[in-house]
Amino acid sequence: MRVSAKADYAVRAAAELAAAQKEEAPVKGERLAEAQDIPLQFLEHILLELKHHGIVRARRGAKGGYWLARPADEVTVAEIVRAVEGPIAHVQSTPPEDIEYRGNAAHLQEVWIAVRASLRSVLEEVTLADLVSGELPTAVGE
Amino acid sequence: MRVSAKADYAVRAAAELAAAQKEEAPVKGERLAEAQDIPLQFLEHILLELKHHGIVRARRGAKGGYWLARPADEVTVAEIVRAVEGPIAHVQSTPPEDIEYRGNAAHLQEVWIAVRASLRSVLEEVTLADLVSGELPTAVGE
DNA sequence: GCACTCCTGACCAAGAAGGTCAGGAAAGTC
DNA sequence: GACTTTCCTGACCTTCTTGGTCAGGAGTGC
Repeated sequence: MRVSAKADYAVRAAAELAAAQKEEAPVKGERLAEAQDIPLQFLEHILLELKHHGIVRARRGAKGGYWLARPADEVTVAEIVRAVEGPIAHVQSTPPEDIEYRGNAAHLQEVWIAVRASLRSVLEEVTLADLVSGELPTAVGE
Repeated sequence: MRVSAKADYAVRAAAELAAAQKEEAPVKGERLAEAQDIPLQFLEHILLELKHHGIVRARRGAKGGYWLARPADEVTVAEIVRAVEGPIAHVQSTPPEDIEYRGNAAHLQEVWIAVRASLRSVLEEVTLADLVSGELPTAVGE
């Protein structure tokens, strides 16, 4: 029920990439690390995971760096969290709909499913573009 | 962003206690463990934590056992999760309002706070009485 | 050929997760 | 008072996760 450093770092780095999207040039890992105060080598691993999940692209060498694979308003925070932390709101590492509850706890399944739905209602709605502009969806405001 | 076995077990055991609240006698740990298929010795540790948080009471000896410290409709799932897992939706082990975000991630704080709020909107609303009866609050339904 | 930057895997220390084990301390029973 | 029952507590254990670091390899551009 907590947000890991990795997920936090990933979203922060992605926000920087979103903001840099208008410039045509890729952003170096080192610049991302400095902008968000993240250990560089750790960040590189995170960016690699984001790349494997098709969220980020990269090029090596001089003039190399990272950039978003899609427009910032098409990438949600949920995607990024899932890329580095795995599925959201699993119970004992299995999805809540696969668990069989007995006795007086029978309805607990519905509660965990509701938990997941409520998390999604925030994370799936906020895009990187929203995050950078600060104009979060109204549903998130309350 | 996941629910631990401990939290799941704790809520399930508490649901059994809620259902047994009409009987005046305490419920033995062994009966709880069997009803919910939880390893007994592990469950005892969990029940002890719930006791320390004032959610459960216990008596030793023959005729001993556990019972809820308060009526089932005054105990929320959030309380139980917090008792065994600690604060809900912390980021890197600190509350989201204490983190300072820089640069283009400045508004990320609001997102994490919204995440916590949405979790609470489910967990704080569902009581053990709701859970046992299966009549979850309407806000949880969607 | 060289510098630059990403890519990858190995490693590592500390802590959490998910338990088990052994014994002690209250409460009730005979 | 002895005995049983049940909770109480701390120590321990194995495996996995977290949050990194280190060293080197592989593209890319000049």
